[in-house]
This record gives sequence, C-alpha cells and structure tokens, in this order.
Amino acid sequence: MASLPFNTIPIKLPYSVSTKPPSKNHDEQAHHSPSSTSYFHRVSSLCKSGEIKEALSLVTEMGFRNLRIGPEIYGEILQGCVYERDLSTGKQIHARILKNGDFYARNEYIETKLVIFYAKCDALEIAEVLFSKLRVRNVFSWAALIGVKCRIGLCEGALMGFVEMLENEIFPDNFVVPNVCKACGALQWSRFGRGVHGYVVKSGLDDCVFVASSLADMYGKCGVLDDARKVFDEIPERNVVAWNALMVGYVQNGMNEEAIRLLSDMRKEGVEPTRVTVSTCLSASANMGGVEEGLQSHAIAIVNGLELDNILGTSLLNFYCKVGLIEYAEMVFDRMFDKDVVTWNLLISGYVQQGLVEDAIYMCQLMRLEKLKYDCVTLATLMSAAARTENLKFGKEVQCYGIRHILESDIVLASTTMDMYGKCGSIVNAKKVFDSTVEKDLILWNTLLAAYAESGFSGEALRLFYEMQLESVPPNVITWNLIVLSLLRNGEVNEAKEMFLQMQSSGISPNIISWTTMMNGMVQNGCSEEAILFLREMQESGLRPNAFSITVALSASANLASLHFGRSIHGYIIRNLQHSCSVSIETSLVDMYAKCGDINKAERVFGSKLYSELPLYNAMIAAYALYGNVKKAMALYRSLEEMGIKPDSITFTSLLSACNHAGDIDQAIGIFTDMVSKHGMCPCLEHYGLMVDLLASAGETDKALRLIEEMPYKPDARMIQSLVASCNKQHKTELADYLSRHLLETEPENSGNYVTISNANAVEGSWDEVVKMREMMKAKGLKKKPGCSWIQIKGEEDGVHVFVANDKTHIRNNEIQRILALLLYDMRSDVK
DNA sequence: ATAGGGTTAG
Repeated sequence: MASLPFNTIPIKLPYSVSTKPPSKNHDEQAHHSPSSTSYFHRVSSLCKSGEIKEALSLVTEMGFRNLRIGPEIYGEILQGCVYERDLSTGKQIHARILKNGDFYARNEYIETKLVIFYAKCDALEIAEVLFSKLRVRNVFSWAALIGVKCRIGLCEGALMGFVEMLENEIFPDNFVVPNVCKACGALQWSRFGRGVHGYVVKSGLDDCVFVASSLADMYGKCGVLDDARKVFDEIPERNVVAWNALMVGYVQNGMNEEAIRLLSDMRKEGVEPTRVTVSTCLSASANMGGVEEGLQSHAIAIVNGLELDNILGTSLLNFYCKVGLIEYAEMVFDRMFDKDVVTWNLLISGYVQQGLVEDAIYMCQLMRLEKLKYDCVTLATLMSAAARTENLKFGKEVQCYGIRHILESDIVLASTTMDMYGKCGSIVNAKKVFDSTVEKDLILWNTLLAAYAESGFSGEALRLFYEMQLESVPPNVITWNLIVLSLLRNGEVNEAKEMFLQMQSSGISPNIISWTTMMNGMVQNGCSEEAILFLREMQESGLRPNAFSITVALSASANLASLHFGRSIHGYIIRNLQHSCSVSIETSLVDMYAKCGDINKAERVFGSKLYSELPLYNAMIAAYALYGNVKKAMALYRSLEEMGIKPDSITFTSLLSACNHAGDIDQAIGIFTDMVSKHGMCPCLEHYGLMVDLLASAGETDKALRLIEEMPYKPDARMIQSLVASCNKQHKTELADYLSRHLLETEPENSGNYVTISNANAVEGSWDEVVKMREMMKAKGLKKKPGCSWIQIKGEEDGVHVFVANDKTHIRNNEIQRILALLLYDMRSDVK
C-alpha cells in the first residue's frame, strides 16, 4: 500500500473567521475603516516583540475609537501571551473575550487559541475544561492538550489522547507525534511506541526529521537500541538532534563507548556538535571513567566556541568530579556565571568523594552566602560525608536540618541517613528512620539490610528479607548479596552457600559482587580453598574477575600459603589486568608472596611498583615483619619519612610486630616513642597489645603489667591472654589462673575470651584446658565469631597431640600466626 | 525532538 505524505492527510479546516460580526455594537463605517487593519499590524508586531501590555492598550484604544476588534486581533494577543508564557495577561484577554459575547467566545479560532494558550502555560485544568466545551476539536487543540500532558508528566493521558484522536479520525501530524513518542519513551512503553512507529510509516510522517528523531529517542529511552539505530540510519537528512538523540540513548543504556564512537562518526560526517552533544559525551566519559574522552569533549566545546551555559558547565563539573580531577572542576566552577543549586551540589559532592569534607562544608557556607538554599541533594551529599567519616554528631545535625526544612521525607535522603547510622554503628536509629519513611522503595529496604548484614545480624536480615516480600517488594541481586553477606559475616558458611543457590533458583543470576562476596566470606571464614573454587566457578559462568575479586583471590592464596595459586593469579593479572593494575593489587601481591614464603619475589614486586602509596609500603613493612626483619622494615619506614609520606597506625602496627617477631624490645620502645613524639599520634590498643606481648614473652611480666595500667584503654582479652601465657612460662600459674578467671567473669558472653584462653592453653600444651573451654562455650551456646580462630584438638596419634587451626588456613589471623610460629618452633612434629 | 546533581552490595 502506498504511503500518504503527511500533508495530504485530510484535515478538517480548523477554524473560520469569516462569520459576520453582530453589527449593533459597531459602527458600519469603522468596520471598513483602513485604520482597523493598521491597528492589527501594530498589535501583531508588538505581540511578536513581547510587548503584550502595549498591544493590549492599543486594543483598548480601538474600543474607544469604536473600531472593530476582530477575533484575529484577540488571537494575535493570545499568541503573544503564549510566546511570553504570560498566564495573567492571557486571562485578562480571555475575560474581555467573554465580555464581548458569544460571537467571540464561541468562535472556533478563538476557542482553539485559548486551549493552546492555557495548555502552553501548563494550566492543564483550564485547558481541559475549554477543550471539553469545544464543538470542533481540530488537530491544533488536540496537539496542545497532548503537549501539555506530556510536559507535566501525564504520559498515559497524552497517549490516550493520541488514541482518541485516531478514533475520531483527527490525524496526528508531525507536531503531535514527537510528543506521543516522548510519552512512550518516558513510560518505556516500547510496544505502544512500535504502534506509533507503524502509524508514522503508514501516514508518511517518517520523512520528517523531528518525527524520526523522536522515534529514535523513544526507542533509546525504551532500551531498544537496535531499533533506535535502525530508525536513525534511515533518516535521509540527519541533523545534529538526531545524532544527539541516539547518543543519549546509548548513554542511558550504559553503552558509553558506543556514544563516544558516535561523536567521532558525526564529526566525520561534518555535523557540528552542540552543547547537548558535548554534555552527553561528558556523561558517557564520567560513567566509564574515561578521562581522555572527557578531556576531548571539553576541548571540542572550546574549539567550537560553545557557550559555557549552566547545563554544559554542570556536565563538565560532573565529569571532572567523577574522575577525581577536582582542580579542573574548581576551574569550571569559577568560570560559570549562572550557578544554581545543582552546580553547587556537584562541587560539594566532588569534595566529599575526594574525602575533602572540610572543603565541602566551606562550600556549603559560601552557598548560603549566595542566598541559595540547601535542597535534599545537598543534604544527602553532606550526609554521605558524615557516613564516610563515621561522624555521628555531624550526621545528626544534617538530619535535624532536613527535619526543620521538611526535606526528611525525601527517600534518597532517608536512605543516606540510614546508611550513615549504619556506618556509625547505630542500627536502632537506622531502623527508626526506616519505620518513619512512608513510601519505602527497594533501595530503602536494601539500605537497612546492608546495616544488618555489615554487623552480621543475619537473623534480623532474614526477617527483613521475608517481610519485604510480604510487602510485595521483590528482592534484587543486591538484596540477595546482602543476605549472603549477613550470613557470612556471622560465620554461617553453609547457610550462605544455601542462600547463594536459592538466589539462582529464584531466577536471579549472581553478578561479580555476588561471587566476590562468597569468595571473600570463604576467605574470612577460613575456607580459602573454596574461595578459589568459587573463583573458577565464576569464570566458568562467563564473568571476568575484576581487580577486587583478584585481590580476594590473592588473599586466599596467601592464607593457603599456596605459591602455586598465587603465581597463577599473578599470571592472570599480567595477562588481563595490566592496564587496571591498582595499588590494592600490588599491595595484595606483596602480601601474598610474603605469606607464601617468597620474600624475594615480594621484594621484586615492590621494587617494580607503579605506585608510591602508603598501603603498598605498609604491605612491604608487614612482609618484613613476618620474617622478623626489623632492619629492612625500619629502612622502609625511614624512606617513607624522606618522601614526606606520613606513616599511619598500620605502619606502626607492622613495625612493632616486626620487633615482636625479632624479640627486639629496644627497637620497639624506640618506635613507640617515635610515634608519640615525632608524629603526634596516639597509640591504639593494638599497639599497646604488641608492646605487652613483647614484654610478656620476654618474661618482663611486671613491665607489661605497668604498661597496661598506664595506657588509656581497658585491656582486651588478647592482652590479658599474653600475660597469661607469660605467667605460664614463668610458672606463675596462680596469676595466670587469676587473670583467666577475671576475663571470664567480666565478659562471660564474649566467645572471643574462650577462644583466646583456649589458644593460649594450646600453646602451653594444656589440652585439658582447651577441651574445658570448648565445653564451656557449648554449654553457653556461644559460637565462634568469624575471623577469630582457634586451635582444635583432632585427637591423639601415637601419643602425640594432633591439632589444627580449625581449618588450617588461618595463617592470616595474627593470633594463629603467633601460635603457629611458636608451635613450629617447639612442636614441629605435632603439626599435621 | 536532544542535555546536568544526591541513595543500597564485595
């Protein structure tokens, strides 16, 4: 069937202005007077230049002169009001029209114009009332009504209008169709959109660039990129908007590379990029972390002389903030002249992401000086700063500001507030926020789940998991991952594996985070072999390990002390992750080689490092610590000082533990004083613990006791246990017993106490005590916490105790490392 | 007809 070109569609004549006016109000002479026409022209030109008030006074003048004021004059002024979006003036004209009687008020041209006017001013209700009173609904009034519904988001209404038009044989033209497409896109109704596409082809509208671009845009918004591309490819004369629409489609569907490719394609075809093009490419670059691509886009904006308007500016800001080039973001910010809340929020969020919370707060103060108010985005950003820094007080202040300004009902702010409470360890408050939020979405549920999962409250997590399903909120991958995480954090390995399978049978396939959650959980629960198996399984399922999963796999290898696995993963990194090699990977490699016994290789990896960052140095220092090489550890510490890198608490932990392994008390005291006097740092409990350990194992029980008394912390179980061990060695059994009993009396529900006492007794060979501790725990219904390992007795063979760390793989655990070190020295033949 | 900001999982 031949398609009709759209301009041949039978369209009813929209209006007639030929009706004779009632003559009683008007002078016959005036009716034919030429000055009436000249007034019309003057009114018309005033309206076009936006001087509606002046035009209106001319009309009043005409009334005084008894000149005929025809419908076309009112139409002209109404059109002027449409240009200016001047609702109140338009209403005055509407009033005049009504006053002049039905000849004007019921004129089809005027009636249509009024509908268009109210529609363009977004006054939907009035437009609808007038529309319903129309005797003749032409394509113009329909277009106006559909347009306004589309603009204010009543997409279903707009589409129903489209259907009704067709039913009444008013054929949608090339002005209506783009709006209809937009509504389909917003609703993601691709099937409806396909129907519209069919209509477009049948009526021959598809030659119109506006129609075709909006079709491409519609398919893009619906995620049907193949069809978007097809429509795009068939546009005979593609303009820049068509290119932009397709590009936006790619970006919104995560196909950032394709969007960038489109930029070069369009430039090859000689199409000049616009601000929209550049903004879109900047989004793509920001999403994929493409620094080069974003810089290129910025360069294009400059070369093409594109004006740095608000939106282009914010796109640039967004890009520079996302890729961490905060100085560039600051430059763009300074050059922008029309900054709004979005602009400020972006820079503030950029500072927060860089950890520059002080700068973020300073920016907020400046923002207030510019008379701009914080909105829920500002608050959510500040709240995430509070969450990152675990600053409960600040978080509460932000929350209160939100309550005072009635912004707390915002669901994103609520999520962030819950996240903050979760990160600050105040789950009760997180739950309170959750309960007080009326409209709960999936993310809100997930945020609360995350708080529970983080702390290993698997029971609460599961309860929530079932509750949300009762409330008809279907879980997504993240939900499942959190459930699995909560189980793993609580040491429920088998339950976690079971849930992992259930997730798959519920039709949700694990993503890379699901797999790494499993792997990481296995490692932390001492099942590193299984972690490696999960890695293999993940690869078989077609997912490529990323930097993080590789880090986990390396720590699994380290725990297994398996140079074999470790090397093969190193090989994988060299083959596949050469370009995304990160500090964390280099750090894990050093750690792995050290723990697998190849300190030389660890040194070589460290020597060929790409980064000079503290964590990497800490890893190497820890490696030397493991081998008791105080000299080399100290040398690295000094080179940190030379480079002006401030050592952190972890550095000192490693240095002290190096001294511990070497039994070097003097050096340890030197380091301890260095930390306080030279770096102004406050030693933490772990540092004191290492010192106590060192003193205790050197038999200096009294000095150790004195240190415990002097330190500003309550001694923990580990520390007292060091003393117990030291007492045992010196046969101060009474003191040892006293300390052990004291420990169990003060914290009888702390399963860690039983484990540490048990372990210390294992070292001393007091196997009866080990058994006793296990039984006491069982009687109390206490379970070992993950990450807390103990030596179990497997039995006795040929009169020799056979024992294992509960899974042989807890070498990473400091406690077990220490015990194994002692055992290897004293009772090597006992190790199985 | 096309373009910008804040939230959840390893």
